[in-house]
Amino acid sequence: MNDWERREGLGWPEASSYAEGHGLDPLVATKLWDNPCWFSFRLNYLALCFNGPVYGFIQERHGLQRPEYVVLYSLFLKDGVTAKAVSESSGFPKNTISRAVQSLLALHLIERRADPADRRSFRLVLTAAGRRITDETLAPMLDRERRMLAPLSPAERFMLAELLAKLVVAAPTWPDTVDPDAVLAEPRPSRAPEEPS
Amino acid sequence: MNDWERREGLGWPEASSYAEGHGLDPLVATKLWDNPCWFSFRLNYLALCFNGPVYGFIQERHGLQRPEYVVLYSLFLKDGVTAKAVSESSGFPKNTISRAVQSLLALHLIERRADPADRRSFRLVLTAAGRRITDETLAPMLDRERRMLAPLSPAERFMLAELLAKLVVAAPTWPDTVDPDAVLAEPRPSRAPEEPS
DNA sequence: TGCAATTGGTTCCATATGGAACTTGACATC
DNA sequence: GATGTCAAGTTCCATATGGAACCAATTGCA
Repeated sequence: MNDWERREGLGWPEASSYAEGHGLDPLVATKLWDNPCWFSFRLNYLALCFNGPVYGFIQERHGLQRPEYVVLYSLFLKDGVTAKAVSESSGFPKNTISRAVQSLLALHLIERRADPADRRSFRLVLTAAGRRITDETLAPMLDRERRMLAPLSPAERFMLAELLAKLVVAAPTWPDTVDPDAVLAEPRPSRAPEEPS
Repeated sequence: MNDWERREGLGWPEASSYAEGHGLDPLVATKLWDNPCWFSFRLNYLALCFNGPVYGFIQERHGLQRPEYVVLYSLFLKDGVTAKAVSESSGFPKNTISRAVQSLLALHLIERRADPADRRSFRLVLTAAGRRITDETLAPMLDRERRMLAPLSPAERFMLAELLAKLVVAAPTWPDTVDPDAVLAEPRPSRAPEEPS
């Protein structure tokens, strides 16, 4: 437990010494327990543990790029959606999604229909071949998640799901740029913000 | 609440209809509440909300690439660490880290000392200039995290930190590849796994 | 009705990225 | 003390990526 974590109201009894004897890389341990930005590290690290294996698998099994599969999976969840929506919901820039859409069209994994309401945009839909791929990859992906979440009890998993969802819901209210003039600790330790009902 | 979430033991009372009236993109809402892979989506989405603004800021303020800053920040947390360690703890491939190290050396933001124990590897250390940059960027980064975590109560933040840490600690036990033959639902709904004491 | 501002999607292009091969040093085994 | 295997870092190169400019359709507004 160091300065930063005290300041953030966190802290870990075992400190970094935990690393040894648990197969945990020492620098990972530091980034985990001795890191003022604990949240973003844990987030990125875990995301990576999912993305690497999963997209690697999809790549070698189906020859699809990550943005391509992102489009496919988005349609799997919600057919008839536009490229713009996929871009915004996935964080990939729109030209990358556009390119992915082109590939998928060429591979006949998706089709697109003109949107009668707006002649600029297209509603994207899965073909049978496209759906076959999402169907086939779903089980391995779910399995990966299940393995990753295995150390948590069902109640803990539920709690985690809730907490993360609460953050995603709040995301639209976040500024899309960082405050360059932020200061380290607020002048007075402000009271904990109330939960907005 | 759909098939998948029921199967996973999750589910959300409000369903996707929540999207409207909360400024939440409908496809985001679907990926949030109607997505068998709820975990990886939430993870990636939130990670993005941090990385985009933060690394964008660092890029334009200090002209540093993301891998470069990752090295810098790693040294900020733990001086004298090797390139290999940075690579493994950050998930960037080692050649990318190698390149980042070269840039940083050229910019005199880090130095490296021969490791007496192993003449192949180098211990990387921050220079004063390097430390100045990490010091200057820390506040905006922390501020970003604070804003992102603002919707949670202190107790919830603590809970979230604990849950994510538990997962990171378990990461070394995960297979580094996905199971291509995984099946969708286990034959019988297996009992919830006990918490390993 | 006409003009400016915006938006969905594409194209262009410079470059950041990561796989694979390579170099040099460590280490095990005989 | 030679020899084969492995590990840290670097180099090479093909390509995936994203910013910026662009096109066409839409919307807002006077």
